[in-house]
Amino acid sequence: MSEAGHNANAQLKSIIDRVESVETEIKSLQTDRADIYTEARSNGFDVKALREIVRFRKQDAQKRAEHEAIVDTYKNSLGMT
Amino acid sequence: MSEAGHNANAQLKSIIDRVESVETEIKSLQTDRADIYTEARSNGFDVKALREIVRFRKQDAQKRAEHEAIVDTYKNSLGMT
Amino acid sequence: MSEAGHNANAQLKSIIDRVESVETEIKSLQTDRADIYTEARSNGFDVKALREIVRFRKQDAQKRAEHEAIVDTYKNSLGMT
Amino acid sequence: MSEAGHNANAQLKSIIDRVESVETEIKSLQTDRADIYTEARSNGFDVKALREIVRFRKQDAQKRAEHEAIVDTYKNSLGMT
DNA sequence: CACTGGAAAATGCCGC
DNA sequence: GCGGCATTTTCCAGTG
Repeated sequence: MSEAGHNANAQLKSIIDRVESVETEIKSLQTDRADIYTEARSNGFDVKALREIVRFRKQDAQKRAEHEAIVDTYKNSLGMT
Repeated sequence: MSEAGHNANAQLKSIIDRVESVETEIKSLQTDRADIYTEARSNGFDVKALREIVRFRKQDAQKRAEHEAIVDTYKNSLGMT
Repeated sequence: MSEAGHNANAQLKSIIDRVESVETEIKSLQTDRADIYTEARSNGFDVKALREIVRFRKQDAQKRAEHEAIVDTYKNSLGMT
Repeated sequence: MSEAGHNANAQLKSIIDRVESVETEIKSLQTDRADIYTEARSNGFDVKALREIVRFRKQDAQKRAEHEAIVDTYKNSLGMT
């Protein structure tokens, strides 16, 4: 194989390795998060509600208000008071 | 192969066929739903809000109230007023 | 309410109705699938293994599709369109 | 507020903090991955194809694990434990 | 009844 | 910018 071919090959291998390494770390952290929730449940917390809180806090306040406004409009249209 | 073996084999094939047939129908309906949302978007509706309405209506009122109560409790604990 | 408002209102109701109708059908089919598995179990089949077979077959089909996709990707990369 | 209430409150804060901390790390790693792909693209690689390779390798690993699982299932079905 | 694992929903991203 | 697709998250049923 040519030099160029070899280099591309080595580069490719490096890219895949780095991505897979990062993804391994991500998966590990996802497991950590799951563990936190599991521990919380065993301490009497409602995990579904906890997830909702985290989601809520993550949303930008402005966007959130706009979204709520639209949802309310739809609810009113449908008579869901 | 024995009669019993043959029958089990035929039964197995039948089960898999039926399941896959049902799953094909499910997938088709899921596509239909996606199409409805796409059409709604092109008519100026906010799809994310529509999804939330559908989710909301699906939840049992009792469960929904209990869930909201817990979320509110947590929000208060965290000073999220 | 204005004509436009009324129309939007009717459209909204229609969208929600159609989505909910489709979701009812989906749920019904999901129940059908569960019934097939239950019946299979009562005939001595291992449901977990059956599910795995269905999943494998789906993966194989998907893999074939993905193979086609990657071949196309490479063709495009090489200007072989 | 009661001691118990205070403790629950502190626990709640702790849970949310830990989850948000972990999610921050996850997001950072996801950005790292995106950067790797961006760099790869600037080196002439086809990012879509790279993603497919990573996905294939993940599927292969999973398939191997699933194969083991189904073999175990069959062994158990046959009393070969 | 908690926990894993698998199905479905939702979000986000990348192309055109 | 949006439409399609991939990833991620959420939910739920089965299992021990």
